Amino acid sequence: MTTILLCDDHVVVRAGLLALLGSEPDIEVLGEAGSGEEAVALAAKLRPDVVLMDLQLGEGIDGVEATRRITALPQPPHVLVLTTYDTDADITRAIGAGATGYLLKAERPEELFAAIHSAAAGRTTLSAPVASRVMAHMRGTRPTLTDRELDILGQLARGLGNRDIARALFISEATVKTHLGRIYDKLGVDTRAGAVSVAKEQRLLPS
Amino acid sequence: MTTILLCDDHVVVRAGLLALLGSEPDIEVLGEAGSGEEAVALAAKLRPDVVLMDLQLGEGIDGVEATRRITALPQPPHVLVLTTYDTDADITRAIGAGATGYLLKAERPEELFAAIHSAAAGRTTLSAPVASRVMAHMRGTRPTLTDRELDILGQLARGLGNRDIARALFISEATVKTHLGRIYDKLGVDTRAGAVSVAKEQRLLPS
DNA sequence: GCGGGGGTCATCCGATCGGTCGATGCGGGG
DNA sequence: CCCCGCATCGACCGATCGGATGACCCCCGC
Repeated sequence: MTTILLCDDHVVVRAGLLALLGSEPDIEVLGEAGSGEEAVALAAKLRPDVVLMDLQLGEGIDGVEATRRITALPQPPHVLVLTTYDTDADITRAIGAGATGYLLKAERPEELFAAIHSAAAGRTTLSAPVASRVMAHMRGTRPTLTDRELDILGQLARGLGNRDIARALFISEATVKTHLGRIYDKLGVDTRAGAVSVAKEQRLLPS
Repeated sequence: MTTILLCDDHVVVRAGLLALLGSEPDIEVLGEAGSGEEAVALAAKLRPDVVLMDLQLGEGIDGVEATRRITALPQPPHVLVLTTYDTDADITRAIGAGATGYLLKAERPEELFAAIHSAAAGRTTLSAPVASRVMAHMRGTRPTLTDRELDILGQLARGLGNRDIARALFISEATVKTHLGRIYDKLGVDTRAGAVSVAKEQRLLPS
C-alpha cells in the first residue's frame, strides 16, 4: 500500500487524478492540497509515502519551493513532480529541490502508477523527454575537481580538521583553506559537512 | 627471527623505526619502501614475514590499496598497519583489505615488538582504542541511531549549521548539540564531516 | 612573452563548533 | 515505585572554521 498526497491548484486535475488513482487497489490518496503552503502543511501532518506535485500552482509559492520545503521536513516523503512542461529550468530546479521523479501529465496512466511505486521506494522515474535532458545536463554540470582538491576532499571525508589535513598532505593550513573554499564553490555548499554529503552522492570519492 | 619490510612515505619515520627495530635481536628489517607501489614490489621480491604499513602514503596508492595488493600475493606476508589515526573508515578499510593488525604510532615500543611477533604468527593485535571500536562494530553490526538522531543527521547532511538545524526541527541549538555529541559517539567520529561520511557509507540516511 | 589555471602561502576576524558540565520531563520495564 | 533511555534545554570555554584579500611560483598553450 502506497499513500499519496495530491498537490495541484486545478480542481479538475485533482478530481481526475483522484478518479484515476482510485482504480488502483494498492494506492490510497490521503489528501489534496490546492496550494504549495497547504501541501507542505499536509505533508507534515498526514505523512504520506509520496507527494504528487504540480509545478504551476498559481497563487503563493510554486511547486519547486513547496518541494524544497517538503524534502526539508524530518523524514520527508518522496516528491514526484507531475507537470505539463519539460523545460530545462523547471527540471533542474525541481531535481535541485529534492524531487524524486519528474513525470509529464501526458504520460500513460500505467507509467504514473509505476512511477508512484518507484518513488515510494526511493527510486527515480523520469519521463523519456525529461531523462534525456537530465543526462545531457549531468555531463555538463558535474563539477570537475582538480586532483589536489580530491585529495583534500578525501581527507575531509575522514573527518580531519584543517591542521590534520595539512599534515597528511604536507602543505600548510592556509593552502588547505584555500582549496576548501574552491571546493565549496564548485560543489555549491558552504560547510565541510555539505561538501562531504555532495561528494558522496556524486561519487566523487574512491570507495 | 622475524623479517620485516617497512613502508612509510616519511623518511624520518622509517629511520626511527629502523633504529627502534635494530635494538630487537630477533627482528631483521629486509628493506624499506617509500610508496605503496614500491612496497608491493618489495614484498613480492624480499618475502618478509611482516610488512609494517602506514596508511597515509602521499603520492600513488594509499596504504589500504597497498595492503590489498600485498595480501593478494601468492603466500603473502602478514600486513601490520601502523598509523596515526583511528577513524572507523580507516580501520574497517584496512581490516577489509586483509591487514592482520592495526597499531597506532603512539603505541609503546614493546607493544610494537609484541605485535610484530604476533603478526608473524598470524595472530591479530589491535591498539586499545582500535579494539574498542572494532568490538563496538561487532556487537551492533551497525550503529543504531534514534529517530531523532536520524532527523539531526539528515539536516546535517544538508550542510546546515546548528542554528539552522534547530530551526528546521523546531528545537533549540542546545538540543541539537546534545544530539550531535551522541551521534559522534555512536559513529565513532568527532566532526560533522566525519559523521556525514560514515552515515553515507553505512547508508543510514534515506536517499 | 604572456595569460591563465593550478598549487602554494599568509594574515585577519567574526562566527561557529565540540566538549563538558548540569538539569528537566516523560515513558516504559522491572 | 524507581530506574533508565530518550528528548529537551542552558551555560561555559577553547579550538576551529569560513570568508576575504593579496601574493608568489610553475607550467602550458597561444
